[in-house]
Amino acid sequence: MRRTFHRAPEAERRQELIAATLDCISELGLKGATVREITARAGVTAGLVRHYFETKDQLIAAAYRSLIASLTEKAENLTGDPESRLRDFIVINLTEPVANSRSLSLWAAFISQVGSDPVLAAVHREGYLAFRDSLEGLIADFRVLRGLTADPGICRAQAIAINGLMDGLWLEGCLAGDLFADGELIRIATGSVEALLGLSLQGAG
Amino acid sequence: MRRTFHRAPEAERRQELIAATLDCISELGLKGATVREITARAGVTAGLVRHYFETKDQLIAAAYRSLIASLTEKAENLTGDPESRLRDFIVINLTEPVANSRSLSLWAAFISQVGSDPVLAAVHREGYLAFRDSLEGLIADFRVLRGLTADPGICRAQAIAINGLMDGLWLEGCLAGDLFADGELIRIATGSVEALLGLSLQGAG
DNA sequence: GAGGTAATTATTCAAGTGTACAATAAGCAA
DNA sequence: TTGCTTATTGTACACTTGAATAATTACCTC
Repeated sequence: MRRTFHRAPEAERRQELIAATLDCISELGLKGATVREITARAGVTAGLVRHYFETKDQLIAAAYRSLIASLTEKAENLTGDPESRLRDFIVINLTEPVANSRSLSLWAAFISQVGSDPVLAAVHREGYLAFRDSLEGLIADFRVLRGLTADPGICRAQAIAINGLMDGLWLEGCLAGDLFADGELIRIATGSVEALLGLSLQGAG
Repeated sequence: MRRTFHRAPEAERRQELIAATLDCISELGLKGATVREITARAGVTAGLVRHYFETKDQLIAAAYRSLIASLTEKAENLTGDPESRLRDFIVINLTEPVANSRSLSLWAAFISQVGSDPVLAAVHREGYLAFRDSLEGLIADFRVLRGLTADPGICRAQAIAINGLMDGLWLEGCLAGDLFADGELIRIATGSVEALLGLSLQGAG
């Protein structure tokens, strides 16, 4: 007797498959994300993948797009004045759900393939540049607020430095969050961004 | 007729297998590092892996140890006064062979497994803490040289921030080195480290 | 040179891989 | 209810995987 099943709406089932894929990758790595393991976690059988994705690689690429969106959407939709946006930017990127070991595992798994997989490389660069551009705009706005020039060369250099700092602290936090006291990373990040900008962030720490 | 072969010294053949493993991982990812592909690149047949390593996983772990050593040994054997050591630290970590897309692919492939593989996790944390401790010592030395206190709390916070900054800039350089002009990352890093330390690095660009 | 040791090859095996495809049943429309 | 569409299942296939093992040959010692 064949097992009973539920017919799900297309968008919903696609999303379930993508979520199961990310679960597999974070727990078992890319090589553990087999069609059988993915579909088992999604509660369906292996054949169904081909109904929603032309190939397994396309499912993987869709999962990467989904991950990038979840890691960047909060930081790209900030509201308020430039100063509070900058403070929120720091906090969001160094606290859950952006900063945890699962995010790092996923991010690293895909990054390791970006150099050799053109499809993933395209997905990556698109998301990366958008992220850095939004940070550069944020810095320019903040400088203007404090009466400084928004000189493109300066903004670019500061965006590169602060982007690097935030990436690195995010890494440290994900890899060994237990080595830091509560709020320590955010305090260090805030002080460092102030030092790099040469400006103080009122209301911080 | 059986193919001719060369009997290599144990250390040499082990090293060849490890090198071939890293090549596979950097070009094809962890899932592309199969026993057959690795041994083909090393110029031997698949069965030989079992003669040098009890299991494939042990070969992978050995490759990870080798990678960490190649990424950190130069920065941990600096000589000279604290200031030139700090400048060398910046340059070494942002130029070849530490900073290139191959290093990043390899590093990311292993990092993605650190969360789920206890053996790799141990290898990782050992290397990471040694690296950060040496940076913290370097910062303390430099502060003393400039007549400042070597207060542990301050040194720790500055080490975390500078470690994060360097990690992040290394990442950016590896991922998209073509987006930066010659020496741009080093200039940004030097200026940022000065800002974070509140001290200037004489003789720096 | 001769003989022994063990590094290396070649072959085999069971388990797991992505994909193709026919069979089936869930849900909708009438 | 009846019939239709198609989402989903179950099975099969060709191929790859890591590992085990027997057969061979390179190299060292004497």
